[in-house]
Amino acid sequence: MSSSALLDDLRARGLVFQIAGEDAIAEWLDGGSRTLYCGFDPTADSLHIGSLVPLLMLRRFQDAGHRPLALVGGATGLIGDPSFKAAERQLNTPDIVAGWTDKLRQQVGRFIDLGGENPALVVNNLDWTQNLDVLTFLRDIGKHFSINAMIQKESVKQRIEREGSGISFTEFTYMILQSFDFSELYKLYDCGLQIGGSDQWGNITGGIDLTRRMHGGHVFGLTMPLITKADGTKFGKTESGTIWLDGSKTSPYAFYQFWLNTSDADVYKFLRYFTFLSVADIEQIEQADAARDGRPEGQAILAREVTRLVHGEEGLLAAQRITEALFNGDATALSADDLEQLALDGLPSSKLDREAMPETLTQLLTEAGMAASGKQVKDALSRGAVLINGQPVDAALNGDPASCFHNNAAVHGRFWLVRLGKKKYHLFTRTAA
RNA sequence: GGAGGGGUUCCCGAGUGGCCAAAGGGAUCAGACUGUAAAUCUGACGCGAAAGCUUCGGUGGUUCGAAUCCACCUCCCUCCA
Repeated sequence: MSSSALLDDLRARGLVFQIAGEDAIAEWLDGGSRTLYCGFDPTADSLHIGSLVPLLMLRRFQDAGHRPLALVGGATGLIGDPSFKAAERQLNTPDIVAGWTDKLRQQVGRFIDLGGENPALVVNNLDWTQNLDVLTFLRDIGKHFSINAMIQKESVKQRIEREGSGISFTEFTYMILQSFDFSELYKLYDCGLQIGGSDQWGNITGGIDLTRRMHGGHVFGLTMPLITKADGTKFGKTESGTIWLDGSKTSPYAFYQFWLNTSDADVYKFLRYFTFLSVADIEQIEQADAARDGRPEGQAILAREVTRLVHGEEGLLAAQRITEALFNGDATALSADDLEQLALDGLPSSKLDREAMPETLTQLLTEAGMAASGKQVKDALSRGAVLINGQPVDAALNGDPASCFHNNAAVHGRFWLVRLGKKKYHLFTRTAA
């Protein structure tokens, strides 16, 4: 793919929010295999889907023949990025951040090709930051930054201006650290482009300025739009919390379901953002869906593509197996092996000891994680929204869970598939007793 | 160090002695309608099956009774030094 084609494609996908050095970037990219980077700070032990767009962006550049560097912020993660954050953040201990950095290092490496002709690299900014002494930092780097300019940055403005908030020197310095990353990567790897979310604009332009001042280099910046949903609620969160990329934190099944539940108003946009399907193909899907009566196909395609990207073919199959069984078939008709497989595939499940049952059904289901509180279960019960093996549970039986989980009612004598509401399932398996 | 302002249930934000488990909005959950979509409508929304129990930065105090008053402590913000 030629570079102008790459840029055109990115624009067509809506992935380009702002470009620093716009008039020269196409020419620069056309000049050969270029090096670019994107940073990921360790703020948890896994990235979440908010980082997916930049990760895939690195891949898009790599596929076009360029060399991506994925930077894990072993150093910046110790400081905390204040950009557009409402409040000062709690610092994590160095050993925790180091542990998270290792995890991200592995995770990030899966989305880019670390081998091949233009192998990607994972770098850690702690490598060039940890031995930097304060005086050198202040004299050689800090001298290039104007406080007047820094406090003008939109990303920290509200923290500076808004009554009731504030910003520590530590967080304020974050921008300098990130800028230094860019200039170091320019020096070490001839890295000429930094990409990031639109909230990173201030940090990126800071790096561009510093690279010019320290090394006379002309480098570029590109930001991606903030991902928004048509209904205005926050992208990437559900009732059960953040959607993580780590399969042990968000199962492939839950991950798949998340995408499957995308609203019509967002699905084609997300296909452009989160998949490698061509824009033309996506438009075709959209047209076909528009012409069709009833349920569109976009969500299923989105869920399939993204789950495969993140969890591989195997994870996708597991997710589809569960989805198929729960939503498109009669789950109680499944064989014992199938049910066991579903639990292995990531369907929420737990053991049920009929000898040691809690006093109420609400307790039992809350403990199993099906609801946040007994009140919610009670509400669902009263509306007939709790089904055990397909049979609605009478709210009056709340005090008698043993009769709800009757051996006779168990599938294959030992399985109870509980459904709460339209979408939440949990498989209980009788303890071998 | 001085002066002033503030810390309310997930978030924003009312509440300034009883009528407060605490307005309103958002988020979230459940139901109806649908397509595991959106919009809309309904119900729930501190915990508990219930009796009841625990909340309004912390600790003590005043009072029959405090989120509301007093003292001290703590954290945050603004201005001054």
